[in-house]
Amino acid sequence: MDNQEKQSKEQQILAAAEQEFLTKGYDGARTTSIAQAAGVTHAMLHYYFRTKEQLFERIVDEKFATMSHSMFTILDDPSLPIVERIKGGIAAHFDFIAANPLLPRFVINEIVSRPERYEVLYKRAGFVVNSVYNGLQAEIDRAAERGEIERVDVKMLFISIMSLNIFTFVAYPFMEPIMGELMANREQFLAARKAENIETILRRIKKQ
Amino acid sequence: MDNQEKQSKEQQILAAAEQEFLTKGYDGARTTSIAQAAGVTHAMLHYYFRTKEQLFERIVDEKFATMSHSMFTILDDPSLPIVERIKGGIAAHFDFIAANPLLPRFVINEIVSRPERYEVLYKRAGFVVNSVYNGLQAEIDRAAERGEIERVDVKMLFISIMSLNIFTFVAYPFMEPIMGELMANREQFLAARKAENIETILRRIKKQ
DNA sequence: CTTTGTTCTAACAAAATTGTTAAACAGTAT
DNA sequence: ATACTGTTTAACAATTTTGTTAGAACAAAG
Repeated sequence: MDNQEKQSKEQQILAAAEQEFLTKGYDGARTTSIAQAAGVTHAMLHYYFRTKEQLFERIVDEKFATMSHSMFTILDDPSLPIVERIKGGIAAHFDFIAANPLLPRFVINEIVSRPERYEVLYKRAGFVVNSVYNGLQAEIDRAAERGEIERVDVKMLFISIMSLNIFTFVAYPFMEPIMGELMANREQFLAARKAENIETILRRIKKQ
Repeated sequence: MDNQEKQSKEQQILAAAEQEFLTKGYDGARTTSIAQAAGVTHAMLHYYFRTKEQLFERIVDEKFATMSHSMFTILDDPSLPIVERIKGGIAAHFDFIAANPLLPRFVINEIVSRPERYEVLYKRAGFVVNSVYNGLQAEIDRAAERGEIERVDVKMLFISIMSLNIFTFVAYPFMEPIMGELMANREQFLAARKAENIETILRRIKKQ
């Protein structure tokens, strides 16, 4: 058996499936279309992954892990002073989403259309997030007492950061055609948008 | 012919279709399921709307109009001073999305999955948005020259406002389970979130 | 060269989903 | 009453999509 070839077929199918599922969602994806894009017969797809459902789960598992990882990039380097840390965290998160622009919409759509499925996953995530945020809240509170920044709710701050960073990519296809020159050059716009998001959040925590 | 009854059947189907399409999207929606939810046979659905496609278009047309309308609520009352106007605009937009929480995700998903379809619609929207924003940009520039606010790009500001307001609802099902007590009471959270969004934007334009 | 296990193909099967039609039905006007 | 109109039902048809299977082709090992 040629291990290279076998690997490659499976990988080809997975790559095609990822593209199809991320853009069209589970319902819109077609196993025949995935097989075609991967350059194999649709019987092969079933041979390797048995069902559409199982193939989908392979993608979902990876994407949920990636999404969850992306949220922790907001925490960034704990050794830096708080303002620098937040600044770096926003930038890191922005870059992460820029590298995975289809991810948030996919994850959100999944959770909306089949919430039951992810309940277990979520119970755990809740605990982790809570403990991590408690630590950061304490750090922010100390900085606020020293008068370095405004006292803010760290969860609210995180929602704002995620809103600003994620929405840029989720709504990109929606806004690009109506925003004219501002979004004409994607690279340029994303750089400007990243700076704008950082500025917006830093002003939010700035002591006045 | 009983006009009341006829109206009501059509309305029942439309209402059920709206619910189904907004939550599941075109691909996930089933005509039989819509018919069942509306309390009619699926043949009736075809009698009134011929095809799934045509029924969907009825919903899409209305929803796109609503979405476009929602974006103009950000402009709010032109007679107010600029800061008050922006404040009111954010609040109005937030309330609008709160009343139509499924709208943005639906519209964005549609545009991502079938961009060709909305190209024409968009050419026009681009012009309108551009001229409206130019007017507001001039007003902001004047206020900045008077030293009332910071000079900002109005399109960037709009993207930030939409990000903060819309993401709250798009990602609600995603964040609710991991945010603990903060989001335990929906009403309370939304009120806090609205205030937070306004505060964030006002600080962004505040002269320092 | 035969055996063995895996990969692959082509044809088929099953199910789900959308769409159609003929006929029954109800109300209204002639 | 009769003919006419739009509405409704039930059964059916067509298509799409997913999933299965028998066996061919192939590579590796004895």
